[in-house]
Amino acid sequence: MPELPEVEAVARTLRPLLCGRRIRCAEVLHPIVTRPQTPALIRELSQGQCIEAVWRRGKYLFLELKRGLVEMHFRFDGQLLWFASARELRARTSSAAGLHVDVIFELDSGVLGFIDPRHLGRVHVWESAGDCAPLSSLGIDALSRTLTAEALHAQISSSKLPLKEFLLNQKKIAGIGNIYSCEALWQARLDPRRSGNSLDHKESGRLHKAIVSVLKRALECCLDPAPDFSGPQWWFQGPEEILRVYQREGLSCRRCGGNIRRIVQGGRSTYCCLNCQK
DNA sequence: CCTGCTACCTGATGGC
DNA sequence: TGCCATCAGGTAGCAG
Repeated sequence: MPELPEVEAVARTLRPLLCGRRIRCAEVLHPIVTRPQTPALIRELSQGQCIEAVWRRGKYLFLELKRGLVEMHFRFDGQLLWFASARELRARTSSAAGLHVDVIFELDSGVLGFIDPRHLGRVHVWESAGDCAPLSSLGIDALSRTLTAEALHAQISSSKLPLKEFLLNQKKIAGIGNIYSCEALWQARLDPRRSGNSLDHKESGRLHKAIVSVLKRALECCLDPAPDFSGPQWWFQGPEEILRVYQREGLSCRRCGGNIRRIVQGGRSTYCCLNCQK
């Protein structure tokens, strides 16, 4: 379920653990998460290689190898776990311990496990960043300095999409998911149903400010406490406290006291206060 | 090219 | 208690 702030926190925390390490062995236990790539391809492109950098674009996490890269996407339930050794991993993932690991990267020191009981998350390998199709289709990263108020206005004012669907579209702006799109629209006091091209400069400026502040605040929460990759329960503790509308259907708006509603847009739940979001 | 719909998966939850 | 329908913080692939 991670959006940009969660993945960014993972990238920053993982970086010192992984950079400079060599992938001694890559093992795919559930090939469904690497589809359509085969376990053999994963091994071939990653085994024996040094991890030179760890970075994020949108909600994707990348391990940059000496040659090529590993791409991970967590979708709803994917997570990473860190084990001190292969022995610890086996103990924790035995049928009794019950941890469900899909892909294992055994390093020269430590073991990284990709887990996803629902198998919607993905792990892929590429010979170069240019081969990674999802990466090249992403829009401007939501926390990139190049996403200025002007850049957002140019994009949004040329889109007929409802604001909520615009924000969820990774080809427009990358990294925002259902939670933080609801939060940003609430903070900007904008009705999620309005179309992008109906915003004037003042309104898109408010939305820009709201996006940046919501994501930065969430990132701070995600970094303190930082993920420790020790168990499947670490990922969503912090940010829940900062939510202003998400999942508050029927409760009163923290700004105007109006009734928070849940509406459906593009098949997803949108939470909003139609009294003060205009 | 864009847009809208569906498939992909499994586990948790709530109504009856 | 059991059963079934619904829902979940996302994206790719397809048809039109």
